[in-house]
Amino acid sequence: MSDESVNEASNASAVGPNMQEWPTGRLLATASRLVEHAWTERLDQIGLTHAGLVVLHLLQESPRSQTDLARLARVENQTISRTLERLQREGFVERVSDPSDRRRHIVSVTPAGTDVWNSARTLERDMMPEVDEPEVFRSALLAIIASSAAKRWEPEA
Amino acid sequence: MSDESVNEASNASAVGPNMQEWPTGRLLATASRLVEHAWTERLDQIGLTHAGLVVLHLLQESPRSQTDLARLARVENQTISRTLERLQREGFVERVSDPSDRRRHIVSVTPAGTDVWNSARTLERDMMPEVDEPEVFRSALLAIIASSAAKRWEPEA
DNA sequence: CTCGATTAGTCAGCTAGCTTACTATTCGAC
DNA sequence: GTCGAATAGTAAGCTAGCTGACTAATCGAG
Repeated sequence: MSDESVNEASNASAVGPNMQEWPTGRLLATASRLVEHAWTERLDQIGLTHAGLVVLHLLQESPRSQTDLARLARVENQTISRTLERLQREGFVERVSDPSDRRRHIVSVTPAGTDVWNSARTLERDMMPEVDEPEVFRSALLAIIASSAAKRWEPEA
Repeated sequence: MSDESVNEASNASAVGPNMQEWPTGRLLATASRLVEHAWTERLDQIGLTHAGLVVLHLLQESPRSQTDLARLARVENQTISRTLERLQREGFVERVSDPSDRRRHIVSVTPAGTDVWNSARTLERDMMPEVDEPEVFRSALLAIIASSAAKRWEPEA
């Protein structure tokens, strides 16, 4: 009984409910995109992006090289490169080349970067909708990450 | 110089395990990206992308206008526009303008599009890692989508 | 010392989201 | 009939992932 209709009779019921039959991976992608979209609105009020937020978090602990940042954030080198370019342009991080290895750039957070991080750090939690069994949900996400990331980031376990 | 460190204080524990403390939203984004990455490898062997796969799925039922496709896929109009451009270039869909409303383009799947969909439809399920309580996990995702999408797609409930 | 392999980072080019701004068509009020 | 509002779609320009190809610096084997 699929009352999913064609062009002229496009009814309201055609919109929502079918999503319950979507494959899990597609739900995952959709949920992720929508959540990101929600805090993007907040973040760019303070000059940040989602990708930059992750980097600022990682730099709170200590300065790091770009390769380290990429590995910790689970993205590729080139992606970090551009994210840092933006953060630097905004004055949130500094890059200086490592005197002991001139291939490396040591990235550190600036005072302005620390300020903006302090404004943003709670957002990341506040903007996340609540779910019924948060621990089960988080475990599932961690399991997915572990199994999917195995081929790319395993070597440093 | 064997250490991976910048200022010799960065310990090994800084690498992997810390992810367990990541905010849930960031885990969601990371998991989503990694899963997408996994099947991207498979999909482009048959000339498809993740975005195209969703569209082909939606078109299996019946031809639709671009605005309908965008709404059903939970993306904006412009995004669908380019996705369709690619699918058309590959010969997987056709666009004809609606004779009864020449602003509209009716999008329909071609035989080649149906073929490629049949090759790909199982991938979407097979590539998804298993989780402990799939039903809880799916419910959580649906809840997140519902709450996040409210402002953008609610009007047609 | 030299030369090849490895490592850090960048550049170009692709898809996929998004926003803002635009054209073309249709509809509706007058 | 005309003119303004609403709708369908496109275009440009942004961030963010990715791959593949490149430079520069370091390491290491001979």
